[in-house]
Amino acid sequence: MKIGELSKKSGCSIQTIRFYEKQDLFEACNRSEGNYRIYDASSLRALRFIKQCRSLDLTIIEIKQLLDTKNNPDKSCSSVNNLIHQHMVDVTHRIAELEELKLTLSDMASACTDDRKVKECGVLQLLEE
Amino acid sequence: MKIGELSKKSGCSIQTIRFYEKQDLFEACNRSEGNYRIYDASSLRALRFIKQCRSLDLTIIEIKQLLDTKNNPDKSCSSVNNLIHQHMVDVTHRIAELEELKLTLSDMASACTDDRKVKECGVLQLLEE
DNA sequence: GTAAAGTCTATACCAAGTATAGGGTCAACA
DNA sequence: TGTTGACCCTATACTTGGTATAGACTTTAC
Repeated sequence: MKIGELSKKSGCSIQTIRFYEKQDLFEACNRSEGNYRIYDASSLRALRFIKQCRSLDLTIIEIKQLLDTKNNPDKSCSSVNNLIHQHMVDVTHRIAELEELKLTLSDMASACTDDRKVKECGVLQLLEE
Repeated sequence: MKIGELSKKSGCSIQTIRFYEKQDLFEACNRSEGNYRIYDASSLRALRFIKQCRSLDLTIIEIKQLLDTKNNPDKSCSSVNNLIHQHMVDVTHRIAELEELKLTLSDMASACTDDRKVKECGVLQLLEE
């Protein structure tokens, strides 16, 4: 199949697929006579794996490490488990930060609920502090 | 004061101050004979305002809009209130996304708690799906 | 006088794509 | 046969909010 079909089947845009290839995340495939990229079912599987990882917010570098690990089936998988664990810690931390931000924004919002003039705006006054 | 002192007092790096100036977020200031930037107390206030806004994750464009609004003290402040409100909605939404991601990561982590071989790794198996 | 610290501009880099320009390929249709 | 339209190609620039560097100039301290 050509890149347009792979794009539709995978849900990745055409540019993204080419981008992954350039980043050495996605193996360069065969080309047709007219220099079109030609993919098969294994390309689709590989791309779905990448997409799954990206949906977990793994970086491209981390995905490369995962792919590298996958190529050593007899090694220990602890690096994989550590990666996921560390991501959970990071996400938890980020959620806490955002919860705090939400509180601040909420306080801010309640400083000026009605429609005033700019010079009397409670929000702007808080921002000046 | 020169940029180094402003940097220390504001907590913004020297590069960041120059970056804000280039983005027209922070007014270009007077220069000394040797072409050094010379700031005063009002520069510090302005910079702190920007920093406060950035700590709320407002974008540079949004901060520009706020600054523009501040220059019209007799206009309505509703755009300010809307901005803060919309940010709260966005942050709430982002938190929900991250909570879901955390759940997924948690499920994933529990698929392989012990130290196995790569080919038996529960995490990698889940990622293949 | 000189060395160190501070400042200047311009430029490149980061992540993970997205968008565009300018061109080539391929199939169908008149 | 010519041409239209859909699809594909590469290369490059752009996004965000800074950070980092090179190479040069200014100021300060001794």
